[in-house]
Amino acid sequence: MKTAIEIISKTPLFNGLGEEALRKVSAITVRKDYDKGQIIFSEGDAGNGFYTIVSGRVKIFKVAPDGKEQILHIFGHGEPFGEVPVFTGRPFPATAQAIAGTGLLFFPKTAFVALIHQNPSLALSMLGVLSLRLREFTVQIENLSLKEVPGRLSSYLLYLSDEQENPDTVKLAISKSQIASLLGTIPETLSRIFTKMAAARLIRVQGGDIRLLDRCGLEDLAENGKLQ
Amino acid sequence: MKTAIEIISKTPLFNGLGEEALRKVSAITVRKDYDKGQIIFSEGDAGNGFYTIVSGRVKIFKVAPDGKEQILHIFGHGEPFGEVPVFTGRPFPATAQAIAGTGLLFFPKTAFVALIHQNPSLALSMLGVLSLRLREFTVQIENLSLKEVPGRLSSYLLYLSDEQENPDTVKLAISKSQIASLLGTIPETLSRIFTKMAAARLIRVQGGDIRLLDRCGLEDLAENGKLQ
DNA sequence: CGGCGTCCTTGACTTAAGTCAATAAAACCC
DNA sequence: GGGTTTTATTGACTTAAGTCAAGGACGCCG
Repeated sequence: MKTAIEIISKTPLFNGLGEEALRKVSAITVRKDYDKGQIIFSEGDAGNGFYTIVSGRVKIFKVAPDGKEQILHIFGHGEPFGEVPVFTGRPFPATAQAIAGTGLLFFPKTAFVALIHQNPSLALSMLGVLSLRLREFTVQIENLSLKEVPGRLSSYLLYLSDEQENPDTVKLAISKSQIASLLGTIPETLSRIFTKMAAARLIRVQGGDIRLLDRCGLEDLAENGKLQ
Repeated sequence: MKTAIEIISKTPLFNGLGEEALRKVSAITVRKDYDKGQIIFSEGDAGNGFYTIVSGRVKIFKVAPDGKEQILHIFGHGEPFGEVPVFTGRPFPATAQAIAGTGLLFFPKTAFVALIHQNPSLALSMLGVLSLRLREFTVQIENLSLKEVPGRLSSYLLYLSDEQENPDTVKLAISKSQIASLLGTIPETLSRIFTKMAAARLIRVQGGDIRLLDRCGLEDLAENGKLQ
């Protein structure tokens, strides 16, 4: 297992910190490990620190009383999460669950806030992280409110294509029911939309591999939000 | 018109700053005024600073190609907005429009970032503001994805009741079509839901005044997301 | 290799909410 | 105050997406 300082120095949040600052940051961290399926924190819990992901994968989600889930984020290597309670003093607004065996670094609130006082560029990094996340949320709200499911799926596929730097094939890293929950729908509907989009020669579905047959068509659908 | 320092000293974002720091902050501000309906910035514009509201009211929203709007926030006195480009270097993710005659203070990016370097507690304040906004967005996503329109309207009315500190009557400060856009629906649907909720003896609608007849019923509806 | 469980798909049906259109009610403005 | 514009309501209809239920594919483990 790598040391905390090795991990931190490769985490975007701590880019631009000097050797000395990195040492101080790593000194306050606590390593925590979770099995697949384990809950890291629940909506409503008080938070006394935040986390960054060393390995594995974490989903952040809300649940309706009827059990339907809405995924807010899926985070992977290097990404921080659970910061809201650190800066608001209010409880976690959502639940975090490991969706694979996961290693985390935990940053206790008081120690981290003290570091910010000594090191304003750490604050600016964190402001950047939170601002970017606000930006992502505006996109998610736009998708939920202004686009139908085919439009949301198109955006998601194009986003994956960008992320995976592959213009014509994307691999779905999470199960289709998790994708449904991320897109604000249910597995049955998502399955039907995959079929429809394949029939419209926009994509070809082979299990978890999706070929993007008509990027322009997908972009159009993602933009306009409606099929046809 | 009040001086910038008077205004700033009453803005929550700058609470906890000393006399000296307040003077420095106020020194970098620029006063800007907008007429009702005027666009302050548009989605995609580069931002070189953020704003706080001195007087009036601003809506932040996204528009679909077909013209449907989704309101993300409605901000009033003392509230900051437009921070995302300051900390990410990316363009505005949404559009801001004055929905009344509005006076703003503008904080240029570079000067503000310099102030943060001198004054880490300003950074912590800003982190608090952004974190709170993330929290609000998770609620909005939950509402859009997991609740039907009656549930969203109930939450909204209860939220207004809290804000106005009046347990049995709320005043709608914005038009019903703006509320529709805030709740992710259209005026026709909202109008029907008002009628249904009145028929279910949950509320009584008298123009822009809503009497909350059955708080428990409303809470239940807001919680469960479904009528009946 | 075979059986079990999870995930995915498909079909028939229901329903919440959107569309289009017409009217009613407010707000606005000389 | 009357006429104009915006905003709100109501009705008839359409549609996207959810529900319920059944069957199929796939991977996993003994």
